[in-house]
Amino acid sequence: MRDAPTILHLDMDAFYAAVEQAAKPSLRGKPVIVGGLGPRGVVATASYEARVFGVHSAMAMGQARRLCPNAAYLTPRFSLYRQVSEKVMELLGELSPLVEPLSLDEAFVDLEAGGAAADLAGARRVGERLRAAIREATGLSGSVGLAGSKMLAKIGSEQAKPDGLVVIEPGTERELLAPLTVRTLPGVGPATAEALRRAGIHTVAETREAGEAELVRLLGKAHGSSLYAMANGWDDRPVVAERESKSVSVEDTFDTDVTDRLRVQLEIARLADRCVERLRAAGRSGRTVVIKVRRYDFSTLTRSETLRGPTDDPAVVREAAARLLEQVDTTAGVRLLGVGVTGLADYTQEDLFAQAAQADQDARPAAAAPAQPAAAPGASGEGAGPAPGTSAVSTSERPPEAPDGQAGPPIPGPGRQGGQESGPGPGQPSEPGGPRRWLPGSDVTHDAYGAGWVQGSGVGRVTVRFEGPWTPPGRVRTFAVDDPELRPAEPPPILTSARPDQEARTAAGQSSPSSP
DNA sequence: TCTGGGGTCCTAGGACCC
DNA sequence: TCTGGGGTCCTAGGACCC
Repeated sequence: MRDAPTILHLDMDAFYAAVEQAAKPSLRGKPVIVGGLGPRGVVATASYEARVFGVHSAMAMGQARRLCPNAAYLTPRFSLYRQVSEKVMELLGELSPLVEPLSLDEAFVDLEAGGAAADLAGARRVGERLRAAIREATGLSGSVGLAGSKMLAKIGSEQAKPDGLVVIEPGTERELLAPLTVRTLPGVGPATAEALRRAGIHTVAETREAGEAELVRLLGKAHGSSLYAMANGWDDRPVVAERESKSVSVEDTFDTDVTDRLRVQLEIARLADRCVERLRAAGRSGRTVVIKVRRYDFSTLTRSETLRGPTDDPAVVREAAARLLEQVDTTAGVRLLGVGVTGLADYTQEDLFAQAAQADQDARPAAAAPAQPAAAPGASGEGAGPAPGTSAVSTSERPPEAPDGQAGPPIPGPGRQGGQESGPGPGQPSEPGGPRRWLPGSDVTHDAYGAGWVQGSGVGRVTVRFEGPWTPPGRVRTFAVDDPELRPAEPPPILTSARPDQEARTAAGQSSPSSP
């Protein structure tokens, strides 16, 4: 807990929806809902205009449609959000070398490490200048909290929303926290709040009065004592830049439950491949393979297997995942499958030997039955090295078509880079050469009409609105879905640095695309 | 039209080692 | 022979966050 408000928390307002509004002039000032558009989709972000109708993040899309039938429903385009996010993070980097991103739209900044002014007025100036710079560069608004700790800075930005700034003066934390609901405190979700409610604890003040011993009794050691500290405003967590990720995973929810065992096996193999692509793209390898199965009734289970050494071999991960799947009954139907890898290591050539040793070990008849390999020789220490005296030549575990899984370069993601990012859901495999799918929100270009975006499609037709970030709201036209003049396109850049007519913007006194 | 996808951290029991 | 405690690894599940 610092005695000056030198921790800054930035939270971009309704980020995905705001980016879409910046890119699509006709949507500015209107309800916009970004999320999964399939039968089991949920809301990722709702614009403030949509929140008026009661729509919020994590809500089932079907419910959102009932509440707000006239909103624009768009599929997320993460590559675009990432571009904008990188620009915002760059601006944060100008304040301090110590920036901790929490997601694409949120970050902590340690202003002390940046040597910035340490008094209230100085902090406020820094925050307001940042907000102006973000608006100038991206056209978007962000809310800022400034305080002497991460927790209070974050509470500050929440109170500042939308498009505001709150400085919490050190020394005022306890009185500020006292009347707030326990749900305000980090780490208190629905389950914890319910446990506390049953004990008659609703506010932060009541949490504090309950005492540490009682909270530990209710919630366990780590959770109880950290909650007690937070309720008192004690929070010394440092701002940490560059945290290495500890796991990589991919999962898919199917449009309808999958019961066919062969299909389940196929999907697990595809997920394993996708997981390894991501692992390799990150230059990592991993030692524990995890599968996740969510059944028809939403019950969820995981099975995991730890290899003798880290791998980034798709065949090894695929086979481990297939073995794990054998332990799971899926006959009643599966709504979600996932594959992940944990125990990450930075990939090195040496890992080749560990993998070969693993394959060698697994191929032995004696080791064939138990899925559980014996502890590695170095288990108490480094763990990942090759087994002493073990030959590093066998590749017998791998299928013949993949005699050396290391040989290939990382496999590029299939069609997930461009405008059609969400791709067809797993429930509807895209048939190559089949009818093109036009996802609402995705960018297109037409030979005659130029750049636009898909407003909707169905019954053999697709409706496109022709406009871009710097045009006035555009007109709508409808085409046949197989119109040869219509093609998918990259998202147009929305950053002002990429704007073609910078002078025109200044002359017209426009400060941003969202306030033309 | 009930409930996404990508993560982190914690707990608890059993195995195994010293 | 009986009884032991600590530490680490592995597995499974659950809460939470954005």
